[in-house]
Amino acid sequence: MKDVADLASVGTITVSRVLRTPEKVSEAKRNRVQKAIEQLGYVPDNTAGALSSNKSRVFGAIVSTVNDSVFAQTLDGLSSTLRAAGYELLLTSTNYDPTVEEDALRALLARRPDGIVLTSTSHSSGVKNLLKSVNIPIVEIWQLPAQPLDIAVGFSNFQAGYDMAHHLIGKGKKNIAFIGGNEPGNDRGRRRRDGYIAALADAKLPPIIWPSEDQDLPSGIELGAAVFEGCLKVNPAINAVMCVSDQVAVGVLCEARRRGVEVPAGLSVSGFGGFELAMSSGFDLTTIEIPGREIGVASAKALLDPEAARAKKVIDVGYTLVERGTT
Amino acid sequence: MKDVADLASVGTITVSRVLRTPEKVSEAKRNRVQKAIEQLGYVPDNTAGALSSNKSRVFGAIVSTVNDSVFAQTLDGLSSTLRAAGYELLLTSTNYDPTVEEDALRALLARRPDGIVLTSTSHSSGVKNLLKSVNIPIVEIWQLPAQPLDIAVGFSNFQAGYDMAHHLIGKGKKNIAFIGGNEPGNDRGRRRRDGYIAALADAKLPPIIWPSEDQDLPSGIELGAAVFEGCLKVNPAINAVMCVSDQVAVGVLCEARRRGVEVPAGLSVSGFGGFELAMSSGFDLTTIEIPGREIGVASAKALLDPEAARAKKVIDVGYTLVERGTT
DNA sequence: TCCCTTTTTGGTATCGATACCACTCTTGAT
DNA sequence: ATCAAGAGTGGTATCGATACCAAAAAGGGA
Repeated sequence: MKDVADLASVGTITVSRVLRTPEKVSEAKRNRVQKAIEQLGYVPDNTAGALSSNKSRVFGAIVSTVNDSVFAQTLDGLSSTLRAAGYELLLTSTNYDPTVEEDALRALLARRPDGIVLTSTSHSSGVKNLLKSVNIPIVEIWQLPAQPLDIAVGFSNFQAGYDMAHHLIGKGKKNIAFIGGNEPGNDRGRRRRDGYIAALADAKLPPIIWPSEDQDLPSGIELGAAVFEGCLKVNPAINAVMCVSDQVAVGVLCEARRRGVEVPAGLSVSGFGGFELAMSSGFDLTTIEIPGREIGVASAKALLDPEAARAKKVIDVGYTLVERGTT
Repeated sequence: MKDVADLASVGTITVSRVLRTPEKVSEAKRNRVQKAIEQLGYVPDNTAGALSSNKSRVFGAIVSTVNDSVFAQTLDGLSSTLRAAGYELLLTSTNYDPTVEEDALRALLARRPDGIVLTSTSHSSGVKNLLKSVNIPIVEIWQLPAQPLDIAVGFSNFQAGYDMAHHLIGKGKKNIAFIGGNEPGNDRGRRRRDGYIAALADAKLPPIIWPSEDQDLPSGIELGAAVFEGCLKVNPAINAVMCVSDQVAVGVLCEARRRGVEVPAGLSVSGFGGFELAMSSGFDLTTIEIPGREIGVASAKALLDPEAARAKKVIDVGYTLVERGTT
């Protein structure tokens, strides 16, 4: 930076201003400085700037997984919006292992981020203490917690589960099973299930949950395929399955086709997530679409302007029940 | 750090050593320092450390998209491996827009990363110059370039395309079409297509490419579904389609089922990528599986030990042609 | 013209860690 | 007992930017 300043015959501080607040520098000097920057191929050192100004221009994110299409959209929205504003994203994934969270957070805080995005789950007390001790915006995403730590952006899994169950009930189905949602460390599926249970209770229908907590079965598509042997065999009266995710639902649909089960006449199927496949013509799956990218964009905005976001505290981006041919 | 040093009655430098090179500090002092750290809830400031030591303990990644399941696995492998070694990952995605790359790189370099991961494509001269001027390991991933900038980790899309075409030819198919692969900014699909063309040329068969460059059609699953109207109608003799991705292949399969086309007797279908769906029992798709996570892990190792990686220059992780029921 | 306000500019201290060097204290060999 | 080698420890300068303050230049009204 000194070299640039010398070449442009200005003070170092003027160079700094050209980069951060160009409107405060006269046009003549600004041009001279910019030419010098280009000529020398100068790339400013943000680590020094961060130390000096106490602003790192970096945000941290701790997510369960990047390996999920709707989740990836959130990251994409987050990262694009932040980058447009001159910030970067420091990404860590926990792979649904809650014990990793505190370590990851500690490592993140060492980089002095200007804010943090977390997938909201129950956090350990160590995590909560760490978050309380720093004075930066914290955004919890996806599940809207009852007691947000700071700011929350997401939607209600419970309500979504309730709505979908209500939809199936409205179609005249009386024997509706809920498939999946008991993976450890992922309580979002569990909330959808709770919504389902509540809706069935309101309609005075008995809930059927499969598989039970202690059954060890594959997840995703394979779980859906296993429904016919595992769930429908025990309970042949079932005429609707509400799946915890689109992947599971697709598994059910594939197997239904193979077995010649008519959908939705013989069996209604619903999914959750807005997985690309579910939207395609081939499956025509009724599902709940989550605005994944919007969650990312809204979180980024909350990080960039925490005061405005804190006024709302909880930003509900909602979801859309998309009715298609499988129900 | 001063507070911790005072509480433990040691110099600040000893605190630093407890964190970075604990084996160089006597056990008594180390314990005292650690207790003080805990008591004060001290979280070291890495930005200061980075400035002073010229090591940021951060790696940068510029990828085309995070929104792809195999890609996400790579990021996951990368991030987990790096975090285990005490490093973090600064992530930027370009959304396949090459003009974004230089800006993103400049922003990344301002954070003084200890290394950079790029998806390998043709880079602009600005990008090349920037990369040349810094003296850190550069890892290009996925496509293995003819002229690696520094280190490359990936596999040959050309060879994979060649192998799959060869496999279809071996099944006795004579009219094999290649579907997709002409999205702008993504030349990986194009290389697979080139491999296909080479294999057909070797077998003295005419290549059929659909859609052509100037046709504007949806990508992914929808493209697969459109094959029957667009490609097979024009060219009814086609008895095998080699798809640029598993998504496209799944689209073809869904539509084939609906139309009652027999697979593979009437039409062979192959995919590419190892997308979760393709591996499930429902589709039974012949595909090329890419060890996505392994690419990430290998890249991380290359970043952490660039000397060893530079000895090899190019690390080919290979791929696996998985033959299933659709061919 | 002069004085006052506003804009533009530069000098210096500072952020919080680590590098480098110098020093003390062991330990073991002669 | 003496010395050398090595381990353990601390003081101070330093990394490269920005904050803060002061000073200079430019404009504007009387």
